[in-house]
Amino acid sequence: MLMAATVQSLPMIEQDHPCFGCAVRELAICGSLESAALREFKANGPAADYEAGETVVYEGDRAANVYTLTSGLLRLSKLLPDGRRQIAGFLFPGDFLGITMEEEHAFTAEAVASSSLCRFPRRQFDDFVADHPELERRLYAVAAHELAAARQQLVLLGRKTATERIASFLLMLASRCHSMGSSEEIDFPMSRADIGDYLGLRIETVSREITALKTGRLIQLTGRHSFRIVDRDRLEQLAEG
Amino acid sequence: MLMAATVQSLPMIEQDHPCFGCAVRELAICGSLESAALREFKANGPAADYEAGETVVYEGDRAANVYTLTSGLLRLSKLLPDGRRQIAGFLFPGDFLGITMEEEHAFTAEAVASSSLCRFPRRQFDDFVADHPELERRLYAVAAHELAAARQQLVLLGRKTATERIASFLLMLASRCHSMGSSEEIDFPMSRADIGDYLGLRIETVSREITALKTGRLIQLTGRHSFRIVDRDRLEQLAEG
DNA sequence: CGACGGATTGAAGCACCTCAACGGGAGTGG
DNA sequence: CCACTCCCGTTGAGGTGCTTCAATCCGTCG
Repeated sequence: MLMAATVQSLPMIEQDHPCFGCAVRELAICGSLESAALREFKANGPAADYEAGETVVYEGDRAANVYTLTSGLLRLSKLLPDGRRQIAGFLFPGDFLGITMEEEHAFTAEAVASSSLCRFPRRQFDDFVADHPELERRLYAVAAHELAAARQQLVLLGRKTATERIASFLLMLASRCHSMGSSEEIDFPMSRADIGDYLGLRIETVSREITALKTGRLIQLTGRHSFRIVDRDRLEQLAEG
Repeated sequence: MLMAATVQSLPMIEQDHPCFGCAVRELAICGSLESAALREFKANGPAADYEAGETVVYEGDRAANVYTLTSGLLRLSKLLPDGRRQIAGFLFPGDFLGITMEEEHAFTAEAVASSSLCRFPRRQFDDFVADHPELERRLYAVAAHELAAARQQLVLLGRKTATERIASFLLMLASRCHSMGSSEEIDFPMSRADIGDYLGLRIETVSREITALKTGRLIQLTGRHSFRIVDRDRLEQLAEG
């Protein structure tokens, strides 16, 4: 019954629809479009694939395209002149890349793992959005959500300790990569360097803090890029300071 | 001629219009509405005044209203359980308060200096926006801009040194409080504590760094809450690392 | 005048960084 | 199959930039 309700809330599409079978349709902005409009939309957005490490857009590039991530993981980052790097966020499947009214991308987007995207020419995308208020609405909701997330990250970077940052990060992973479930195994493809650049820490500190959480039996490491939450309560307590 | 062009780009309003003489109309989202729509809009948004230190909205409050700041200065902040505070941003005249699709405000908004706002019931505001695509567009632009600013602040908090943070902050003040002009005096009403909580530093560090910039002849302190940029080039160099 | 709050200055401590060595899994080549 | 290398992650020891604690200064207000 619950599942039926979920499905019911989505516009139905046909088996021959180009978006039929898309795993992230309901998550992505596409989810706000009904079948015919979605078909027209998708006609402008062919797939584009990137291997881990490849760059999707460079900071400073003209923002000629916008994207929807269908699978994989991207990082949004910025480099200071001397090489210091800050990752402003990760994009998960269903996330939208290209929230801006500026001419240029403000951040570099790179594939952390091999990723697939739907790529839309910005011009056509804008025109299409102008004709579809429901899409405009959805875009605003996405922007508002991203803004809240970025501001939450400001609290982490400005005021939390290394331990609190790592705990917050692991909980974020748990909520984004998974459908809850307390003791499930959580995979994350990003390196310790990526984690450090996201949390404003050095890789050595990331490593030490993760080890400490493992030693304290808050988490269990099931691999270098996967873990299990053992004591969610204590982890949440830690994360909030 | 230049002025005429600027005025021309704005929808004209009449002398008896409730928004006639509003100093921030062109800056605020209101700037996207033509006279009649703006009149209808303003009918739902009476003025509300707050003294320095008063709270406009509390984190966790139901988001029953949205606001446009017409004068003064607000801070958006969040408190950790043990009292640590992070300021996510400042709102200047013309800025919009209430970018969210959530039911509750994620941040507390307080007046740094005595401030005036136009207050709109959220429900009516949403309805009005739904009827005015140009306003929806403008809201999206505002959200995208705020998102870019927040992400830029992530770089500052995650990777910049205390000196670089202060330099960046002073330049931000210069660009937001003023119409450029190199050696103008810049006033800022926020306390050292506010600055520290915005930059992820303690007030002692803020004080020391400001003193250092003064000693190094990069800036000149003209009062406890005002300064002048002496060497903008070096200040910008510092700010970028 | 004294008291108060915000800002500055000084001295000592510590959380995280830096530098350096080591470990372990994946790929390669014999 | 083992030997080798490379890359990434872990661990250790020492350094440092910012914090913490504390005293002083200064403008405002009663």
